[in-house]
Amino acid sequence: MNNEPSRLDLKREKTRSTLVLAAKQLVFEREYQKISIQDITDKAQLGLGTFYNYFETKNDVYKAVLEELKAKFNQELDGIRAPLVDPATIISVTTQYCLREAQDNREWHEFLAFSGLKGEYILRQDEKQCRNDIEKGASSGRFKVQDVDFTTQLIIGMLNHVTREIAEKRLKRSAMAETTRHILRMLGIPDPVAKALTQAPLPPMAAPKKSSSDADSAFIHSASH
Amino acid sequence: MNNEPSRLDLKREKTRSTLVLAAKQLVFEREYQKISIQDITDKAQLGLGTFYNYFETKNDVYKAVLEELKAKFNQELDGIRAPLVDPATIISVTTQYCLREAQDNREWHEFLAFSGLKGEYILRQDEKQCRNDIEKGASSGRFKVQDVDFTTQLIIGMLNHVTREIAEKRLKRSAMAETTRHILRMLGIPDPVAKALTQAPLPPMAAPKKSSSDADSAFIHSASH
Amino acid sequence: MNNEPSRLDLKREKTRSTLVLAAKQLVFEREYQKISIQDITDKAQLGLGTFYNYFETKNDVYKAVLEELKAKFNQELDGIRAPLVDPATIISVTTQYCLREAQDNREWHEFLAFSGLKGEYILRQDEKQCRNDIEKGASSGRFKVQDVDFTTQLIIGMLNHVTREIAEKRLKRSAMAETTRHILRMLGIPDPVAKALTQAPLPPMAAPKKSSSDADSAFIHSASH
Amino acid sequence: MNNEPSRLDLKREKTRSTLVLAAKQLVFEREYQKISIQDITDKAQLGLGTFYNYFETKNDVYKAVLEELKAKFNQELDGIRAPLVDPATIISVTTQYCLREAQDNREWHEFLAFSGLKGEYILRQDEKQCRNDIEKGASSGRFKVQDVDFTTQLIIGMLNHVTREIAEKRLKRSAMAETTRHILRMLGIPDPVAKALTQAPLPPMAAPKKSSSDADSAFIHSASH
DNA sequence: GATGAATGAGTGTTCATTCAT
DNA sequence: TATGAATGAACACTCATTCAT
Repeated sequence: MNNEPSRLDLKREKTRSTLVLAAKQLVFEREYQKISIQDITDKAQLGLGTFYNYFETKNDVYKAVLEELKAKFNQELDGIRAPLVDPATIISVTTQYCLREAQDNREWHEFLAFSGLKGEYILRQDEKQCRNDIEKGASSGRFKVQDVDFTTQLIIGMLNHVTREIAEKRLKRSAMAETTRHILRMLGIPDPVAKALTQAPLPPMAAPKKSSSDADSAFIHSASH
Repeated sequence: MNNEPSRLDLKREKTRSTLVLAAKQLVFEREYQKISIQDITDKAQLGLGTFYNYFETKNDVYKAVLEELKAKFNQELDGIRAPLVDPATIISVTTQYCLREAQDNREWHEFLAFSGLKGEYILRQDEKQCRNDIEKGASSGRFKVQDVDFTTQLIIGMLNHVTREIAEKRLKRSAMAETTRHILRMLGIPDPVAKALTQAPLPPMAAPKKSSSDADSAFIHSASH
Repeated sequence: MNNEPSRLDLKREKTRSTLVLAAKQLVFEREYQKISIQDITDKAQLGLGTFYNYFETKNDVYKAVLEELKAKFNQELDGIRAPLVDPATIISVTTQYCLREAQDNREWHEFLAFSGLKGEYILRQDEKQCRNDIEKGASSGRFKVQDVDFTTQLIIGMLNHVTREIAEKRLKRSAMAETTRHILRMLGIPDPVAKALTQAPLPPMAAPKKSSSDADSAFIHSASH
Repeated sequence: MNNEPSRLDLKREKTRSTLVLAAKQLVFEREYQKISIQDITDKAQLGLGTFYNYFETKNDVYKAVLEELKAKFNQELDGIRAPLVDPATIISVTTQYCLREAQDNREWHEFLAFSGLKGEYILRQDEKQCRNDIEKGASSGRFKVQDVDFTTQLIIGMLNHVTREIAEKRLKRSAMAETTRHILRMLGIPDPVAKALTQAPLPPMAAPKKSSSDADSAFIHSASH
């Protein structure tokens, strides 16, 4: 069995992403104006029929765009996590960042509303990454965890639920910090530490691509497209 | 000359708002799933044709819903402004609140994306209210303004522009505070005071209707619909 | 029994003709663009509902317009017949004029096509007038006719049929003269006379309102709107 | 570079003309009764949607029908011109024929009224043919023309205008002959000749397809479809 | 695999007609 | 009688999806 992608697979993948890209661009260029599959294939310079060699239905391409937005979100998250070392800090920052973005990421929510897929998707941390974070803390002794997998499941369920509840305004936004604090305690972090970690400032939302100087006085994005 | 609304006018107004309400409810209930005019008139218990006695096109009813969301926003703004007395504080709080909501109000942005009207609407303070705010500060001597109308126009233009630029990520979010500070200085407030006012904490976003106790520990909305 | 039209009847008649006039004007002004009943009542400065106090259906107003066109045609016919004295000439001129107009009157045919009433209406001489023409010729001894009514029926049937056949191009246009010649013979006119009468030149088609001088050199309508 | 129509092009063309034919037949069969696109595709034995692969709007198919009527008219014109040799006669006959048909062609005018396209279309000679006619007369020395193209433009403009003015009854029908006479003089034909040519009898209107014997006595179309 | 012609369910919109006031 | 709000059948048009080439 050969798992390397063949030349053909590569071509397939390229055509597919051409279509996804075209779809994404159209949606944002046209500011959420109605978009037809013809529009997408035109933009991708492909025949109309080709679309259906790659997607079963129109929604599928939107789902793929959502995957891209999720990937972008994960990249940003990685950027934020990169300098962090302490497992508890990692958990705290990640959790709060995810909870906040799940509520506030405009691109994500607008795209969901536009595509009509609202309700089926939540912006969340990659499950494996979450497990790894806990694992690391556990093995380094920082966390007191018996069954990493089980704890991971508990946390993930909790996060999903809280995310939804806040979105529905059945929980206040302050629940984001509180949830983080509870998770840290669940992992065996003493409450005072948990509270302190939770209150530390978060990195800015929807981080710009590469703003080297985000100093107080400089409120113009250095970006120059 | 009789300006009282006749019985017929009243009936018309009632039918119209029935339709707007039906539209709004459907959009939010169905979480942005596609909605037909038939859906709306069914929900409103009216004949399909009736819709077109009140709206020229489907988008028009969405525009009406946007007006309602704007009204709701203005009510919340009024609630925030109610306790304030100092004209400079009023300007500062109002400006920052509007700028922030224009970026972050999820209901608004999602609805815009869903309706395909994105780009045509900005969430902003009522123009007359803005003028009054400046007037009051001017007559009380707190502001140094020569021509109230002209100053109002300058500020409004500035706010519209900044709102758009932040949305397009050509300005950072910190521009919101900076803009406020500049406005205050424009109105003759000394910079140190302007800076201080600008940095005062803002009331929470998308304030819940009537949560009597928003204390730190209570992160569950008391609301129970 | 009082047959005078009451004031009310007069009013009714006036409103009705306002509607017919509005309809006719709209059709010709807008060059056969689609016209709604609302358009008509707007033009007539009446409420929409009022229309249905005077006409059962939309087609009815078009039928009324056709009646007006027919009336106009009859006026023109009368103008042509006025100077004629000889019963045979009257029959000849009238028949040929009617046959020709029935084929060529553009306003009539275009309106029919527009209204969708084509096929139900033929532009023809008033039946009573036709009978009178024959009567007169008969009593003056110019015609040899036994039963005026019966002869009238025969002729009318013939004319209707010929009109339709020419329209369908199953008969040539020359059938118009031939038909006239046959009718004259039927009325007892000797063929040479019939032929001569038939060949006399006809007055111009769709006579302009008031062209005093239709001389050869003057091909511009004196009308100056 | 392959300019041959591909098999697909051929198929497209066939489907398209099926639709045009269906539309034309329906209009004339039903005597200008309202016709829906569904009616057309049903008659063409095609799916409703197919219509819109060939026409952007319903009016477009009517425009195509008008093109067919125009083609038919041009064929008839060619039939009339075929036996003619003298350039001046050709111009005279063509001009008068076109002017007359533009006023009197019932099929054309009724179809225009029905389709609501009235005012946008005039029945006229092909521009290139007109230019050729002038060219031929010029090179044979019969016409005195300096710049063929320019003269062509002048004449075409004149004809368009006169056509419209006669239709609006601002010019009398006699203007048709007069216009022809002026055109001939413009081309350098001496007036007496021009006048004579202009007065020569015209071939019959809306010529039947192939009536070999159009003799006086035969007023029944030999045609038997 | 790539293509685009064919398709018809779905939807926005029009408008003749009804009817309560 | 005059009115115009209410209505739904009808229709133009869109577009996701299928399928033969």
